[in-house]
Amino acid sequence: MAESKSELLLNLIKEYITQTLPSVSLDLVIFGFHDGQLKILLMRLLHTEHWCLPGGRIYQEEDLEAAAYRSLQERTGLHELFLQQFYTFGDVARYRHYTNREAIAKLGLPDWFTKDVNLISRDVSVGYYALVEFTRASPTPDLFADECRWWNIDEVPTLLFDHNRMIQVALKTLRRQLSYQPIGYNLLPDKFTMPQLQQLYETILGQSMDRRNFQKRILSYDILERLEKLQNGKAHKAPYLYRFNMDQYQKALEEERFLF
Amino acid sequence: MAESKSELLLNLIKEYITQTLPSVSLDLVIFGFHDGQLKILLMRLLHTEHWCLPGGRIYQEEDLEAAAYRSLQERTGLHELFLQQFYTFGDVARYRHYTNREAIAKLGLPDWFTKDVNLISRDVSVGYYALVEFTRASPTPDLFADECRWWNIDEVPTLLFDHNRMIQVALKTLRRQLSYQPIGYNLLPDKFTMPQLQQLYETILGQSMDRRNFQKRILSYDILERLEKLQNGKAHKAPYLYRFNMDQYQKALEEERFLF
DNA sequence: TATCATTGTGTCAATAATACACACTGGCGA
DNA sequence: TCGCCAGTGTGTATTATTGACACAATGATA
Repeated sequence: MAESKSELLLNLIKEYITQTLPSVSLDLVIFGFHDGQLKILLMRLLHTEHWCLPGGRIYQEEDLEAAAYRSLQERTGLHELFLQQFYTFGDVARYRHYTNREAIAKLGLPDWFTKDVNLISRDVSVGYYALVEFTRASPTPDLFADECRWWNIDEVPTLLFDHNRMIQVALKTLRRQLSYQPIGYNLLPDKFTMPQLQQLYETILGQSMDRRNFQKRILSYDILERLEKLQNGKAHKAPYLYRFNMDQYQKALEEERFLF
Repeated sequence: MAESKSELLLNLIKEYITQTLPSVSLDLVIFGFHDGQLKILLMRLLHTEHWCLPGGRIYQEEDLEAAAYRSLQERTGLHELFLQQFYTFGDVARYRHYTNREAIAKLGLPDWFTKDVNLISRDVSVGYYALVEFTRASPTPDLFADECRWWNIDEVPTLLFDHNRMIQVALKTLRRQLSYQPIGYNLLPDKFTMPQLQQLYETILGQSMDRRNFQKRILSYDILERLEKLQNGKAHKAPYLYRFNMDQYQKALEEERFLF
């Protein structure tokens, strides 16, 4: 019994060698927040007018998460950010259905490349989303892109591949995450006002909330420290500034007991 | 400017070709429920005493999710099951730290295999968990395993690779999922009693609940149909049987408004 | 026919979520 | 300089949700 199994095994191994497994890469949905708008970092593919999400490869000796952090830093110049894996996309059709092959052709690559090397061959992509303080990021295109810039989330054009769907899934995950974890650090400046924080929540969740109830709720979680009043020269009462108490914030992150 | 970028690009491509990307596979955490115990399907590696999670490969022309369903069916004989991707594991060290290389050596493979072919080389693994009706499943080992059977979740031994951690993450995800989606179909027989359903919830969540409140809550979601009373010959009042109303159940799954 | 294990069911208290209004500040323009 | 306006700060009453809790009914068994 064991012998015939071993033979089968060897055959399987041969098949395994000749027919390689799909390889894996990653894509980034980088969220920023500015002017009451949720924004996403997109890249314009070299020599084309086609936009897509920034991606990344994983080196042979590199942890998956490290590769995501590295790619994120390469695109934004920032590190120590909130980064979260949200889904792994592995439909064969995610290229066939979504790709614009003419766009790829326009990349100006030698013919043998697109045909043989299969830069765009089937692979599986791990999706990460990141929260980034808009004003601190410096969007930087990679070698496959001409341009890298922020887009308002409701103005995102049709993207290459399955990247529009990726954004949808990332946003859904972000919204759910918001219901059991605090979010805001990395999306806001160090010091911020309560209305700013509320606007962030409203923007992410896509609904407005009562000012008083929002404040009561957030303060009850004990993750904020109230600072001096902001002197902003605006024609109204000066709001208080707050900042996150990182000890409490971290604790809340780990406990996952933050209900919204 | 564009020229130098193209040169850089070509160099990158050469590097890309020579240094292949990590490949991807999948692992399954298959949950079953029996006798008030949550169980997991494990395999014993060929010619060893080492246990691990069932895994699977993804064919070049196969969707990731289809590969997971196929692998699940190969292990349990069942299809149309609840299957959910939960996390993708990509630490380089997940083999180095966790593997028992002697165990691999005992597989009885030719020397060149373990050295050159790198069956156990670094790869990224997509984790799926499944919910399976214990009594309907027929655990079946694959070619790499001698044995495949259920283990109580609190008796799972130290597994190969990072598979213990995978189980932890799967369980955590399952518990969270329970809080915004109904679960039970696929883990229970078609008809079941309220105490059975409650026991399932208590087992998964690891805490006991008040009988009356549990019933009130579950019934309020309108996903159950009450049937005739069970005639079981037990020395007590006969409980009602229930079954899931699949229309409502599906609706609840999609709405994700099931709060526990 | 008494006992025991198990089931079915309702009410009340506590807690959490929601709705809601008025007073204060500070710049600006009449 | 005075009223106005936009934007802020704060508390309470109402409603909905959650959690605690006890006793009667069933049906086999001794």
